[in-house]
Amino acid sequence: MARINPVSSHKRTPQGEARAESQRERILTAAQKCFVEQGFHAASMANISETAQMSAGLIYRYFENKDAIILAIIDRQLQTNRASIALLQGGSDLAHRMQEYFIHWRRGDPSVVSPVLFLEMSAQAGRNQEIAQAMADADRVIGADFHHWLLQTSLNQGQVLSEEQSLALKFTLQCFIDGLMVRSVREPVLDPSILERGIKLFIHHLFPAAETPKHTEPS
Amino acid sequence: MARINPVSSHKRTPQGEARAESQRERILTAAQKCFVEQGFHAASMANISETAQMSAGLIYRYFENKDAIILAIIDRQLQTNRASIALLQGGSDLAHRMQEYFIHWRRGDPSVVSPVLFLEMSAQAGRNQEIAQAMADADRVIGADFHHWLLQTSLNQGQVLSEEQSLALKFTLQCFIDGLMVRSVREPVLDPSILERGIKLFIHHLFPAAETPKHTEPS
DNA sequence: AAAAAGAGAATGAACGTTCATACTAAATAA
DNA sequence: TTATTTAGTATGAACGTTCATTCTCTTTTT
Repeated sequence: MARINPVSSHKRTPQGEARAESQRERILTAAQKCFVEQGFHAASMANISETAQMSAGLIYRYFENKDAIILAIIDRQLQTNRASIALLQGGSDLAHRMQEYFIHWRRGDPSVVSPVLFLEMSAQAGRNQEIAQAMADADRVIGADFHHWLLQTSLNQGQVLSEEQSLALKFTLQCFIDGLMVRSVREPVLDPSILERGIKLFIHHLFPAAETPKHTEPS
Repeated sequence: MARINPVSSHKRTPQGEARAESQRERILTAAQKCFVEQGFHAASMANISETAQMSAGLIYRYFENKDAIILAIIDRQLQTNRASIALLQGGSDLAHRMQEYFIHWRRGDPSVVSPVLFLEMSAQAGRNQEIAQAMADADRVIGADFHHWLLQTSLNQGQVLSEEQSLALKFTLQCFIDGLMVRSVREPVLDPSILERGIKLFIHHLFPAAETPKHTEPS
C-alpha cells in the first residue's frame, strides 16, 4: 500500500490547490460509489474515471495509484464512523439512535459509514498490516471515547464502574454495533418492530443508564 | 455467477469419480487458503493452482470457472457455520463456548467458519443477488433453530416467551455473534479476561436460562 | 507565451480460460 | 509374457481480454 497524501510532484498556486482539492473530492466520491458497488479490487480505474467523468490518466495527477485511493477511502470511512459513534453518546435515547443508524446504513446514506465498505475494510485488515493499523488506531480512539462516556454516565446514576467492568461493557457494545452493521447488510427485510425490540433488549439490560426516556416497556 | 456443482462434461468410472472428488477437495482447500489470504478477487487461478500443486488448466476439469469455486467455498462456509451455531445450543455454558469460538476464529481453525471469509461473503451479499440469497437461506435456517431453542430453554425455566420477544432475542443474539466475528478479526490483542467478562455480561443479562453453571459473578 | 490541466491512446503485465499435447495405467491383442 | 491400443488425467504454453499506469499531445488558464 502507498501513502494517503495526494501526489506532491506538481507545484500549484493557492487557487490551483483549491481546485486540486475539489478534484480529489470528485475522485473519492466516485471511487466510493464504485467500491461499494463492486469492491476494492473488482472496481477498475476505468470504472472510477467514468463515474467521476474524467479521463483515467487524469486521476494519476491527483493520486499516486489505486492503493492510495483505497487508503483514502478507508481513512474517510473511519473518520465518518468515529463522528457517528460520537453522536451516539450525545443524548439519552441510545436505543432510538441505534435504530436510526441501522436505517441509514440500509439506505447507503453517505453521511454515515457504508456497512459494505466496513465489511470489506475489516476483511482487508485481516491481511494488510497498514489497514489493520489504521483500523486499530480508529478503534482505540472510539474505545477511549466510550470508556470515558461509560464512566461518566454510570457516575451520573450513582453507580461506580470498575476499570475492568467498563472495558468489558465497552467490548460488548462494540460487538453489538459491529453486529448491527453486519445485519444491516444481510437482513433483506427486517420487521422494524423486531429491530426496535432487539436493540432495546440489549440497551435496557446492559445500559440502564442510557435508557430510553419514555414508555419503558415491561421486561 | 455459475452453478456450484462440478463440471459434468467428463465421463468417469466409479473409482474415477472418487478420485475426482478428492481432486475437488484438494482444489477447494487450496482456494480457501488463497481466498483467506488475498480475497476472492485478488487471489488468482495461478495462485490457487500453485497452492493445490497442480497445473492451472487442470482445475477446469473439476470446476467450470473461478466463480463456481467461490460459490462452492461460500456454500461450505455456510454449512460449517450452521454446524458451529448448532453446537452452541447444545449444553448449558453458552458464554464459555462463545469464548472458545472466538479463539478458534482467531486461529483460523478450519473446523469453524473463517471470519475473514465471512466478512467478505457478507460484503459480496450486498452486491451479488445469488450470494445474498444463499446467505439469507442459511440465516433463515439458523434463525429457526435459535427460535426453537429459545422457546425450549425459556420453557424449561418456567418462563413464557412471546413470539415477538423470541424473535427480538434471536436478532440480538445474531448481532452479538456477528459482532464477535468482526471483533475476532479487528482486535489484534484482546485481554482474555475482558473477552470473558464482555461475553458473560451479554449472556447473563439476556440469556439467564443459558447461564454458566458455576461461580456466577455478581452484577 | 508559459504553465498547468486534461484527454485518451499506448504499454506491458496479469488475468481467466482454452487447447494441443504428453503422460499413465489399465485393457486388449499378439 | 510382451506389444498395442485406449481413455482418462495432467501439463503448460498460448489466447484474447482487461487491468493499472504512463506517455504524448491538446486545451485551458494565468
